Amino acid sequence: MKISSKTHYGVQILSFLAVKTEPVSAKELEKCTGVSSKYLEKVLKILSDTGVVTATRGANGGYSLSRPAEEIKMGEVVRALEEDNMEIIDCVAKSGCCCPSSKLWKKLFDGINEILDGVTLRDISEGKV
Amino acid sequence: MKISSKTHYGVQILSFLAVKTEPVSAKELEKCTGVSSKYLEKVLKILSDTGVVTATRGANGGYSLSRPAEEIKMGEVVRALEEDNMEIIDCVAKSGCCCPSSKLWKKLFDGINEILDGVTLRDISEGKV
DNA sequence: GGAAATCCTACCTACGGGGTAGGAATTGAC
DNA sequence: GTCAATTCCTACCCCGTAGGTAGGATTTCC
Repeated sequence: MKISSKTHYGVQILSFLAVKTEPVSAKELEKCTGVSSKYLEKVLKILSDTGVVTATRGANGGYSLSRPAEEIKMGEVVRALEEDNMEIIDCVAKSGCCCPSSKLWKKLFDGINEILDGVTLRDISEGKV
Repeated sequence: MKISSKTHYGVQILSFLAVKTEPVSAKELEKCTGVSSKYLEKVLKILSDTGVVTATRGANGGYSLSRPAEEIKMGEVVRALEEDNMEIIDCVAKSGCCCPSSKLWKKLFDGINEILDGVTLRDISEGKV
């Protein structure tokens, strides 16, 4: 029950991109966040694969949002960055087992996704959430 | 964003205790769960320190609920078992920093706690949740 | 062609979750 | 009072993985 720093960085980066129109390079993002550009590249690759961010290679390239910020749900972002850690607890996911607690975990993760899907990147970049 | 197996075991154990009146030993719990009694002891110690479970030492001892199951909120249980991993992301908790995403994490963890506090052990042991 | 960027692959390291082991302290039963 | 059953305490180990680094291959603009 913890947010990974990868996810944390990811959201920071996105809220930065949300106020830019031109592509921003990993090096520039390193300056604002203090996180090494090499590591940010990894985070950005995930966001790019998910389709949240568009990467432009070559000179004058960088990263920019693929969609307007109000169309980017944080659920999509967090699920991508947390990779397979947003699944219900393993026993349920894998074996379909139905231990006494499985309903609780399902309810919990449904709730988490609902919360995150109710917030857009615009909400964050405007400080609303 | 994952439930630890400690928490998972903890809830399983509790829902077992919820239908027992006499104290149940760690060895017996090992039989039902398949988890080593030594490890369960650790889990049970946490639950006992939290005041959810009462431990009785000596012969015929074991563990039993300290309160009726309907008075045990799952939030209390999960927060205890996940220890300090239920806090908002570190930067906020420690330095009181206020990065663009901090409100999101606060909203998220508030929501998680609200969900968990809305479910009692009785709900689980009766299969309602 | 060269500079500026992303992409790809590989590697390293520290930490904590998960688990084991052994014995000390407590308690009920006979 | 002794014995067996239990929890409590301390220490230790293993290992997966989050987090980060490094170096070069590839793409693109000027």
